[in-house]
Amino acid sequence: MVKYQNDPLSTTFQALADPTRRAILARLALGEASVGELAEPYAMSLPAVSKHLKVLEGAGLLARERDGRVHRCHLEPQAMRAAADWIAEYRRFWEAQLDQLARYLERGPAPLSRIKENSDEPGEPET
Amino acid sequence: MVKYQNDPLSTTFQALADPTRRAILARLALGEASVGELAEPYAMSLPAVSKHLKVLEGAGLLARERDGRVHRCHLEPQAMRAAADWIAEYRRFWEAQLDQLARYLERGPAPLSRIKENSDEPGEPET
DNA sequence: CCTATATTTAACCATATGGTTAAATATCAA
DNA sequence: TTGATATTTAACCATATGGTTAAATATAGG
Repeated sequence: MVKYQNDPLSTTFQALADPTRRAILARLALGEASVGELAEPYAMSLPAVSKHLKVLEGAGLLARERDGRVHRCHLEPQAMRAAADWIAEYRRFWEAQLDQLARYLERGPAPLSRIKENSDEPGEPET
Repeated sequence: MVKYQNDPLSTTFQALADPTRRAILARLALGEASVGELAEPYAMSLPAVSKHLKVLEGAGLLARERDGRVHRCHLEPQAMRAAADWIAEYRRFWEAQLDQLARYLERGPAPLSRIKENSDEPGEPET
């Protein structure tokens, strides 16, 4: 019954599944920042942000160098690439389905239902 | 204090943050399948899989058509694209950092430490 | 109508998550 | 040393998550 969420990809996606954390990553894409700087835009407490940072760090998305008492955080690209790669692996499949959808919207419902030639279905706008 | 995890992107990443669910998506990339067929490879109970499917459905990654008593599930590409797009948006940033890393590994630690010319660091294999 | 099959719902449980406040730790600077 | 600043740790809380088993629902087919 015990949950054991250990594989790196799960951990990475989990880390990305929070808007605050994604915003932090977005901020970090502009350049490194201290914990305080990262926390500043948010209503939540510093410890809350600290936890978010630990999650990102645990997922390998972020690393830090301590410079005296200030921790400078920066993006760590590898984990993000792993996530991107997973999605990319299935890209052709869902891409194909998007194409089908596009064709559907373009030509109207399914060739097969076309057999009955004069269907009373409402016409699609010809975008 | 109430958690309210509502934005679609968070929901999608959350859905991807589980190996069983990712495996289900992978299976579905090969073609549509019934709930029973999807559940078959796993040790867990049918209700557990049913819940996973509901999560994927809620994230917009999967849709189903009921065909009598059997629910045929298929990939729903749009949400996946949204996730891919989010990652892609930052691609150039972490790509840049990967380049830095690559250069680092290729040329040995930092130009600045190069000043001392004959370092005793072990040489990198010349891949 | 009866029964088997496909799937979901309900109730429950343990652990994880995301937040809080208060206290601890470490460093800077006077 | 003393105090301010940067950050984490600890303890706590409510809700979410991922699983279970047992029961409910819906359809298929003799």
